[in-house]
Amino acid sequence: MRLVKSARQPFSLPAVIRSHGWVRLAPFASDEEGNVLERIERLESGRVVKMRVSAVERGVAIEVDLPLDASETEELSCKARWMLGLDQDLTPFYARCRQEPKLAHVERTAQGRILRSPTLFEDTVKTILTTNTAWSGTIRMVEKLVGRFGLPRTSDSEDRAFPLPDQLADMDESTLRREAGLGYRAPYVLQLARDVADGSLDLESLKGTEIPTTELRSRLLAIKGVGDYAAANLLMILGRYDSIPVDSWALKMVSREWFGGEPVTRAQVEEAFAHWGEWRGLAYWCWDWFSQSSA
DNA sequence: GGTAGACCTGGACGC
DNA sequence: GCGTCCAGGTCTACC
Repeated sequence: MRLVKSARQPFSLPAVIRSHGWVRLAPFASDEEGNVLERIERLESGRVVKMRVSAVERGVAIEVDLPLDASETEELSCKARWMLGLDQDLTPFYARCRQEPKLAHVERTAQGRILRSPTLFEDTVKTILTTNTAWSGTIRMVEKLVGRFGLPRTSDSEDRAFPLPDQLADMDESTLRREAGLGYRAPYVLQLARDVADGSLDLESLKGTEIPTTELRSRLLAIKGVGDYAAANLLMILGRYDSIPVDSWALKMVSREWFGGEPVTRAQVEEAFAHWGEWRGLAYWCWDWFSQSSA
């Protein structure tokens, strides 16, 4: 089965796929060139499908390995629109980028969209698993989490979807520590899964909310395991770009760019992009750290 | 509000 | 092969 979806222009599927490392986290996958996105997805009907997204003129084509009924088709379309940000309008950001040599490439290459998981639950779990570990550790933890607890596509398939909150909520902490290698993060993921599963935390409602960013940030920070960096990362995913996910890499890049390699603080990273206002997180995200031209 | 130490794992390094 | 050290954010206790 094949669906075709249009995207607000400018749009580049490879730019979304390469927007950050999410594509390397199961159940996402891509081809070597980063031009095609694959994902194992569990639908509300209970069926698990393999989707393959490729670029077509002014949008994307989504191929699914099974025929879908009308509601499944609608569900998959909605998920694809969210994951790829097909409706996102970055016109004001692009207008500002034209004035900044270090961001001159952004509009031409249609950068700015960030690959997202279909649910904020999945993105929150993955964000927690990026903290206090090397990227290779994040990949390993997510692989184990999906490989051990995800729903298989078929009974004899190794392809698995991301575990649902209620699946993880039924686990015990020591199983998550041991079998998924989550270490001290296991109680955070478990509590998150249980709160989402029992309805006390409605993460999905945050996707379209119009509450102020400061309030949204407070709600994210109330999740155990989510600190300043993780909250800023999730705000970016939610399309709120007025904070910067400051990690060790950000400190290093800003130090090199403006402080001659001297150690910098989190506040100095924020300050370096303060004039970008509501776009500061995206300006940081898309910044060309490696060209010689001065900002 | 700021700071120190603990948390857990894998990789790098020295022996 | 083994032991030690370090990097990576967040939480908690304490000042």
